[in-house]
Amino acid sequence: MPRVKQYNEAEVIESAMGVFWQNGYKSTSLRMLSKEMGINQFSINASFGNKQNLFLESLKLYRTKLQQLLKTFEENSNGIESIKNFFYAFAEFSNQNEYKRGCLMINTMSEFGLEVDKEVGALISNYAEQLKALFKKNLEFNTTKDNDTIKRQVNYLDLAIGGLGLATKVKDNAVIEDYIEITFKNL
Amino acid sequence: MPRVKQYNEAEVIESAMGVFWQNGYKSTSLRMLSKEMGINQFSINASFGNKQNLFLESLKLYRTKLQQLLKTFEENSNGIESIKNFFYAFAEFSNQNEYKRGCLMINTMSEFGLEVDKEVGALISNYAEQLKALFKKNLEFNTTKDNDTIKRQVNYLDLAIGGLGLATKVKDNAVIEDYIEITFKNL
DNA sequence: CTTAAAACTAATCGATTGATTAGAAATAAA
DNA sequence: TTTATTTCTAATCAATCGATTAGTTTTAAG
Repeated sequence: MPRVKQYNEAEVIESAMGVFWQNGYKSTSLRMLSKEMGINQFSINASFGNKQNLFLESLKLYRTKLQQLLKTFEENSNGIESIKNFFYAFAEFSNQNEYKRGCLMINTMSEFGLEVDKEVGALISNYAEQLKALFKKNLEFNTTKDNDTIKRQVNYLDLAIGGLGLATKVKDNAVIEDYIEITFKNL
Repeated sequence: MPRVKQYNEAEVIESAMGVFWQNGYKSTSLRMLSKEMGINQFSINASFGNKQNLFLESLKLYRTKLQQLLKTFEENSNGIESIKNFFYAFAEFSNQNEYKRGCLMINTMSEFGLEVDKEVGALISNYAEQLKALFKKNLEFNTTKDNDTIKRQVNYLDLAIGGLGLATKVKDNAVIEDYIEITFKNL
């Protein structure tokens, strides 16, 4: 009986993600979203509830995209060099289409700090843990390292990827390459 | 003839800096500032013009505080270990009073990216250049390094201090220590 | 066709934003 | 004490925010 939707939710959420990625949460208004998504505010509400939930859905979509990088990382886990390859892939992803938008997850961490929304924080933490597990797995290829060294190097890489995410927003590619190369000289 | 000001501009700008440091630029309203500074919006306008200029003045004050760390760094420039000491001092400064506020300059870089206000961006860039010069000076204590290596390591440290600033907002001290220690393992 | 249900458009809600105004209060020179 | 000047309080401005509403259009089942 009902009228059918004239838009595809998977498509409009893609647009929403792009706007949040570019501008952050607070600087993105529903009117900006409405314009970029091509649907009005009522339809945003009908499909996604409110701005906070639309942001959460955008983050979920962003994560599925990053998940492809993690899949490649996981399938090609042969030690330090594999981690470095992931760093380069991550930097390239954060710079796609010549935009300087950084990483949506790291941008969000920076925007909200420890006062992040519970669900958003859980999504980011979950991703971070997954990533750290892969760091650990690849570091352990060197069997001469004790557990404490592994743990510390995982922490090092965890912060390094955060710094890289920030850097992709404001630094040029040559500097970022220097950063990645030297980061892995220390391991 | 005139009535005298009932507040000290140097004192209220200190409060303003704290609010911006805690919340960022966009999330800080003039009403929050008015409350914390203990003066009303009219007086803010009378003393500092507008919100943007108040932020710029807050950043200037923040920089004078950081300048003390740089002074110690400059006076104690004996090589890699001096850079490491600065990293620890910077982390401690960003964590002062148990707050997790990060670094106001790095927070601002993250909030605005490349679309930062001209004067704000100039202030931050100027500080970054000063810092990089000190990195360079200390790296050059090792006379076996060629110029290209120095340049790359300066870039590395430039991004590393950015990552550290972000980390002080969201990570605990133990992880930050691991990060700093490994950062200087191979320079 | 008729009709019920959902999606649409466009307007608007109260709240908050940065900024400003009008008028009262305070101060020091004359 | 008078007066010119500045600061102060409190209210309010237009703009924008996220969210919602009323009313119209579209659709497919009956």
